[in-house]
This record gives sequence, structure tokens and C-alpha cells, in this order.
Amino acid sequence: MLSTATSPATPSPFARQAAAVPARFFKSDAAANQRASQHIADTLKLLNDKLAPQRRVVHAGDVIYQAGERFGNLYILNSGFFKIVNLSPDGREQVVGLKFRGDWLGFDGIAHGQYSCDAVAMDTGEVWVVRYDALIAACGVHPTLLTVLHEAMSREIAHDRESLMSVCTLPAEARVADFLRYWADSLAKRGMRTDQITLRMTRAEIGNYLGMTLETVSRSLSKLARDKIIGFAEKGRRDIHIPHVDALSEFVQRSLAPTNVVLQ
Amino acid sequence: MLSTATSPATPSPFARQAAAVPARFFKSDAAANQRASQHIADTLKLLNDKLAPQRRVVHAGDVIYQAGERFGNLYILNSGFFKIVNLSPDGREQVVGLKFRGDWLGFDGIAHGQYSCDAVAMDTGEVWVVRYDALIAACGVHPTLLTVLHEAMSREIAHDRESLMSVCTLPAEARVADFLRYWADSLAKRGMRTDQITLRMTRAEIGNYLGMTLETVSRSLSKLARDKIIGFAEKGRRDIHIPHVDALSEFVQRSLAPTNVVLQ
DNA sequence: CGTTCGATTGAGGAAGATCAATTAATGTGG
DNA sequence: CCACATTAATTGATCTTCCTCAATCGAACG
Repeated sequence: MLSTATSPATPSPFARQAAAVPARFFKSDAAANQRASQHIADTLKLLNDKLAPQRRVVHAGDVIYQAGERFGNLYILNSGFFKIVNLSPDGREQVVGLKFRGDWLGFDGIAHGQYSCDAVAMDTGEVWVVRYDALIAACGVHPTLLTVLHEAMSREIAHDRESLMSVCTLPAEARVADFLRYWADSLAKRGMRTDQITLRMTRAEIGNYLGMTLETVSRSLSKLARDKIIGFAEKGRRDIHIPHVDALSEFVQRSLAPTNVVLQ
Repeated sequence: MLSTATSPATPSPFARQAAAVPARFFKSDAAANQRASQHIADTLKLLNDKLAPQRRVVHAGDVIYQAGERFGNLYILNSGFFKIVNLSPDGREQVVGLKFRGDWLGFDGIAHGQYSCDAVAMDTGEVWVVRYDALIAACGVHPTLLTVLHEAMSREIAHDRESLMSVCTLPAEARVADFLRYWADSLAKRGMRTDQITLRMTRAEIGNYLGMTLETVSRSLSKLARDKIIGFAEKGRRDIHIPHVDALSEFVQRSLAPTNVVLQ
């Protein structure tokens, strides 16, 4: 088991609550998803209207930018699906992010004048290319653009922290469940169906993203299927059926419970 | 051992290099540190001149903002040292970031109108308080401020990804070594000495940040001390002596090597 | 229709978690 | 300033999770 700050041996210096988790925290919220979907559509429309960005169609495997490449553009994902891969000088590679419709790519390049990761398309899609300096200039004219930009950066920061927390505090099976929940959530927030999702990543890629081996991913998925929390399509194990998204959150919570008390 | 995308069994789909690591990648660079230190000082001066921010002295344990609190301010750290703690509804807590002089706090609040983590002072210091809307207004007058802001956000995004990579690809001992290297680097980039550093965190906090137990942190530090890569002060094990920062990077590299070949 | 790549599953082993005992530092009241 | 209480750190022994290695199977593709 992994370390949590709330272990009984060391009462956490920042402990604040050990109460039961209110249901609203892991109940999916259709109305909120509806709003999120609308917000993404509105934002894309705004960007399209004010920036008239260059459009670029991409296919699975296309690299939109590479670590080390000179920074100049930001990219807005209109459709499709990307992975962000971090590279270390010694050859380690790490999938550090997944991007869906409405997400931005390339923020990491601003600080040092060059991108620090690779952005790779995992599917056919369309990205909008925006020159960073043109964007900044446009922000002067349309302040809403600046708001949108900062929101996107802020969201990315907040989400990266969630990822770190997940990797650091959840056991492997729960991490896989949480990954599926996140994926389904991301689709729901974009107005797409979540009962049947197609993972466009291999087990190895998922494992890399979650900090575990492909075998552990496979075993975890098999376990979730045995528990009827997910289902596989008859043919092909890339399509995953998720009858209840909330069941994934509940699985995560259960795997955090001290020990499975049989009779309360 | 943890999964790396470059395991021999599964030749990575994105493999690009397996070459020896060029020395420049882990050799500390005094000139670069000098420049970084100057850049931080210049940036702080600019912010001070253009924004005349409210100053606030903080002491260890002070909470500058809390998760859930309404967003309104950004904070710039002029001196001292902060930790950023992420909280989950079920009570998990995760140190997701450490902040030094020149770093900004509060970006996570922009997107959702409320902060998503706690920012806690670990030492006496001074933060500059800037209202977000006042900052945006000032950016209209002084475009350099916008550049500075975006640089800070971009740096944070890039660094968060490094953290995730470290947790996902390095074994525990290497993570501790890399943590010390990062700490020393951060000090060096701020013009401070790195041969003698004082960790203002307990083993439990370090372990939480690195995704391991406090016992593993302790054992790793003991190992590094046995190997003469670090040393402890006579009294108190919070002060750590680092004769060669590069030795920490080399330790990380060594622990990544397939198997310790005795005679090569 | 064979070849290749991805996924699954099992067996064994190792890294690191957990439990526990001890020691060192820090703080507190007398 | 000291005795005592409290918290942090170390270290050892054991156990669990997950990694590693290996074999098999299914799908996709030329």
C-alpha cells in the first residue's frame, strides 16, 4: 500500500477531515456536464471568431511539436485526442497528459522558448494553430481571449496536480479505475456518450501514464470486468463498456478503505 | 522496479535514443545559475515597481490560501518557502509542489474561481499579494508583466510534468536523490549556497511529496549518507551536507542502469 | 495464411509498505 | 536549567503489492 498523509501512525499535521465522503463528490452530474460542454463550444467559437486560426488535420501518430523544438505556436484541439510525452536526457519517456477537444497544447514552451515535451495525435482530429505573439496581440483587443487563455493554463495546472495525487496515493487497481473515470468524465464534459468508450492507447501507454506495467493494467482491467464494473466488447479489448461511471469512483473509494470490513 | 517506456521487452513505440547521457545534462552550471538568479531578481523588481504589491510577512505554518476559498489574489514569493497541498474529498492529502523565491502561488484558482489546494508557509518569509484583476489591468499598461506572468505559469506546468515523470519512472532511492538535487538546484538558481541545505520538511512530508513512506525516505537518506553522497550535520538530521550536487544526478543515473555491471 | 503486435494470465521474486522497537531531538512545566 | 513528555527519525523483521519473466492466445495485416 502506498503512503497517505492520514496514516494512523502519524497523525497528519494538516489533517482536517476524516468524515465519510459526501455522495455529491463522486456522483456524476448531467447538468454540470451539459454546462461544461456548452462552455467548451462557446470558447471554441470565440477563438475561431477572434483569431481565425489556421486549421490542421492530424492523424494518429502525427507529432504536432517535439521536445526541443523552438516555441512559437499554441495549439487548440478542436477534435481528436492527443498524448503529451515528456522526455528525459537519459531516455526515459513519460506520458504526462492526455488532451481532448477544447484543450490547449504547448504551454510548456512559453517559459524556455522551446517545447519540453512531444505532442502526439492518437486519432484523427483537427487542431487550430495560433501564433503566440498573435494571440497576445489579439488579447489586447479582446480581453475575453486573455481570460480564456488563463483559464486553460490554470485548468492544466490543477489537473496535473490531480494526476500526481492519483499516482502518489492510489494503489494500482484504483489508479486504473480512476483513469477510466477521468476518461469517461472528459467525454461527458464534451457531450459525448460515456457508456461505451474506445481507448486509443495500448496497455503499455496506459501503464506508462499511470506509473505501472502493462501487465498490471491488464490485470486491473480484468478485475474490473470480473467485478462487472466494466465490460469488454465481444471482439477487441479496446472498447470498454461502462454501465455506471459512478461505480468506478466507488471502486476507488472502496480500495482506499482501511480494510474490507465484512460485517460493519 | 518501475515501468519505463524503454524496457527491453517492449521496444517503445516512441523510442528515439538510448545513447549515453551527455555530461552537460547533469552537470551543474554556475553561469546558468547566475543568470537565473539575476532573472528572478529582475522580475521581482519589475513586479514591485509596476504593481507596488501589498507585502505580507508569513511564518512557518501560516496558510496563505485554502482549497475551496474564493479566488481573487495571486501571490509572489519574495522570500521563504511554501508547500502546496492538494486535498481530495475523501481526505487524502498530497504535497504537489514546493515554492521558492520568485515563484507564484494561486494559479490553480483562476479556472474555477476557487483555489484547489492549500498553500502553507514552511518558514518565515514575505509574500506579495496581487489582486488578479488588478494584475490583468496592469498587464494592459505594461505588456512585460504579461510575459512574466505567462512565463511563471508555463514554468509551473513544465515542472509539474517533471514531478510526475520522477514519481512514475524512478525507484524510491533515486527519487530521494533527485529531490535533493532539485532542492539544491532551486537554491543555486536563487544565488544561495547548496553545500549545506536545511530541509524544512519532516520525513513524512518528503515521503508524501515523493509518493513513498517516511521509513523509505529515511532509509534512502541513510544509504546516500553511507555512500558519502550526502552528509548529516553532527546534531540534527534536518541539515544535509551536499559536497557535490552532481553526485546526486550521477546516483540517479546509476540507479537507472539495467544492472550494475561490475567490470565494464 | 503466416507473421507480428497487443493482450492475457501464471509463477516467482524484489522493492517497498507495514509493524514494531529504539533512539534522538524538541518542547514544557517546575 | 533540568526532568519529563512529545514528536521526529532510525533501523529491523515481516508481509504485500506489484514487477519481471515467460508462455499462450487473439487480432490485425501484408
